Formats: sequence, C-alpha cells, structure tokens
Amino acid sequence: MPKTNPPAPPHRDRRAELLSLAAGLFAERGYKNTTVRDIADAAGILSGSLYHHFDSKETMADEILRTFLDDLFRDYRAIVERESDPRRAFEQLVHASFRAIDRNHSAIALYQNEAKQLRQSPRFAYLDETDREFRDIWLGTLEKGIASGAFRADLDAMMAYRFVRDTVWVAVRWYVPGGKLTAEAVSAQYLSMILEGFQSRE
Amino acid sequence: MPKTNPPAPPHRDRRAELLSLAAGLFAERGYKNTTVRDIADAAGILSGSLYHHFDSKETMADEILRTFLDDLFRDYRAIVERESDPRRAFEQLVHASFRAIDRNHSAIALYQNEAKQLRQSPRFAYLDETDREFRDIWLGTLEKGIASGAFRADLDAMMAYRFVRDTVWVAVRWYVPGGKLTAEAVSAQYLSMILEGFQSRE
DNA sequence: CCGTACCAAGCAAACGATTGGTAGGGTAGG
DNA sequence: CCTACCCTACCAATCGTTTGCTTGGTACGG
Repeated sequence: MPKTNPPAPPHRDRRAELLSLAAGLFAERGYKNTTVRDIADAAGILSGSLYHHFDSKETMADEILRTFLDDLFRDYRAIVERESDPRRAFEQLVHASFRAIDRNHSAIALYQNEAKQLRQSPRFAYLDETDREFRDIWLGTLEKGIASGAFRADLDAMMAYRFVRDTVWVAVRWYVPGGKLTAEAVSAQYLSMILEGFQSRE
Repeated sequence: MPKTNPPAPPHRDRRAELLSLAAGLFAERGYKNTTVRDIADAAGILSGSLYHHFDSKETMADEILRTFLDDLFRDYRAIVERESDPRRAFEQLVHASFRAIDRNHSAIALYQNEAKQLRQSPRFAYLDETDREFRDIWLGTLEKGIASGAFRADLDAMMAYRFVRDTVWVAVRWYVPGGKLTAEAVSAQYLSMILEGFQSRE
C-alpha cells in the first residue's frame, strides 16, 4: 500500500461524537435538565473524563450552536446573494430552513428551546448578532417582495417575518428526520400555505 | 355597611399572588432555572416560607398550568359548540388564542417551553389528554372547513393544524401584553395572512 | 529490534456550591 | 387562644468541576 491515512487529528472524531450525543440529550431533555453525567453515560465513560475533551458543559453547547449556525448562514447568504427575485429567494429560504431542520435537528431544537436563556450569558452574546442578520435576511426579502408586487401590498413586513419565522422553525418540535415526511415535502406544503393561504378561491 | 366580604378563604389572595410571581419567573428563566429562593425573593419572604402555601415547586407549576388550561378550554368549547360555520369558528379560535396569550402570558410561556419535559412526570400526564382535545378542536374545525368548501380542498388538514398551531401559539415569545400591539390587532393580521396568504392577487 | 519517552483517553474519588425540602419556634390580628 | 404567616436553622441530594493517577498505543533513538 502506498499510503494509509491522511494525517487527520485522531481526536476530532471523538469530540464530534461526544458533541452529537450531547446535542441529542440537550434537545430531548433540555440543557439544564441534562447533566454531564448523562452525557458521559451515553458515551460510556465517566463524567470527569468529559473534561479531557471540553473545559465545560457550556463549551459543548457553544460548539453545537456555532457549528449549526455556520452551516445555516452559509446557505442563507448564498441564497440572497445569488437570487435577485424576492419570490424565488423567499421560497429558497424556506426550503433551506427545512433542510437545516432535517440535517441539524438536535442543534436547532437546542437553539429554539434554550437560546433565550443562554443569551443572557456574555459567552453567548454573539446570538444577538446572529438574530440580527437572520432578521435582516428574511425581512429584506419580504420587503423587496412587497415592493416588487410579488407579495400583497397591505402586508406588514415585520409581522409577516415573525409569522413565517415561527411557523417554519418551530416545526423542529414535530418534524422527525428520516420519518415518513421528507423535508422537501413539508417545505412545499408550507410554502403553499404561506403563499396562497387556507381560503379557497372561487 | 351591610356586608363586608364574601366568606373567601383568606389565604387565596396570597396564594394567587405567589403563583403569579412564580409564573413570571418560570416564563422568563425557565422552570429548572428558577429556584424556590428566586420565587421567595420576589415575594419578599424566605424560601422555606413558601412551603406554608405549597408542598412543592412542582405543585406551583401544576396549579399555574391547570388554571390557564381551564380558562382556555372554557373559551374553546364554547366556540365550537356555539358556532356551526367552520370558517367563523376558525376565526374565533384564533382570536381566543391571542386573547389567552394576552391574559395568561406567563402561564402560556411556561406551557410552551416546559410542557415537553414536565409531561414525562406522571403528575403531568393530564397534558396528554389536554393536547388531544386541543388537536381535536382545531383539526375538526379545519376538516369541516375543507369539506364545506370554505378552505382549499387540497389542504392537508394535519399539516394545516400544525402550521396554525405553531404560528399562533409561539407568538407568546414576542408578544408583549400591554404593548403597542393589541391582541386584537395581531389576531386580525394573522388571520389575514393565514387565510389569504402572502401572494398578491392579480 | 528493543527501550525510552510521550500522548490521548479515561478512571476513581472527591470538591464546594446549590438545590428542593423539613422541623420547630415566634408573632400579629381576629 | 387560634390560625395564617413567616423565620431560623438545617438536611440530604445533586450539580459541574478538579485532581492525581493508570492505560494503550505510537514515534523515535540507538
């Protein structure tokens, strides 16, 4: 054999594995309700041994959130930069969000449930900035759509933003990755409800 | 004066006051993050003194949730029994929900954030039944509306239920009772978005 | 091919702080 | 004198975290 393995840091895998376990527990039981012993049990080690990989429980939550947010904003930014038509941009934002829910389910559940409390610690102050960019992207797309005539002129952009943000992202509570409903299917149906409404056309 | 007070149990007031304080803290910081000392501090007493009124922290959460749920279902049941037209029933359900968010803000925040964890304790098993009736009321109204032609025939009732449930109830995260936006105003705008959609009609 | 050195990984045991909860006594108002 | 209410003082359990140490493996010099 010419070569065996790339010189990958050997402990990166274990870190990621532990983070994945922790994210699942945080999402399921809540951050405060999950003890470091729970995480260690799930990993088959003792609680103290976790501190060989992370210097605190907070660090784990931090790393989980950052990884997910990086992922999401990479997608979001690409969409608004690439797509000039606000209606198509809106559709792709919804789609990207459901894809994120599918891929980073635990991290998003953690974010949805605990961000409000975590944000109060200075360590997680970056979440404020994250929220601002998040809002700018959605709100900007909606405002452009209203101005261009794609969306109703009497729409309150801010209210519409909150409306769609809550509907889409809280779906993490019931959506099951790998279940019968694919993220694409849910995304398509949600888009239809948001854009066309419940009312039947005569 | 012919009469002073109804023969109300004299400690009912203090109980209610303490519960209101506890609900506010539970809603703001989360159930697990709020200590009995926090609640006692807010009331100006010591933590041990709380146990003169309640036999546990769990009891407080229990009582807060039950009071709110009784309130809500009284309204919900009255609507579906009184109103036979599904479209009008739907509108009134949305309206009643926002009115509840306005009146029982803390209790609803507590329910939204902690129900999933609390439900796992047998003490809060009744939340499962509550959810069932809640779903039956909304889903039944939506299905009747689809059958009657008031709502789009191609609507997936279950998906529409989740959609509207999440949008409406998660508004508790940003809605501020007594703020600039009244519950009626938000309710009207949300109804317009749900029924007519974002898309502009040509 | 061996011996040495080093390292990631985990164990065993304990730490101080905080948690929900308890026991018993004091006091003010009806 | 009784009762609602609160206080003082404390407890056991659990929490996140630290410490000193052991293990298996890997790289390297001679």
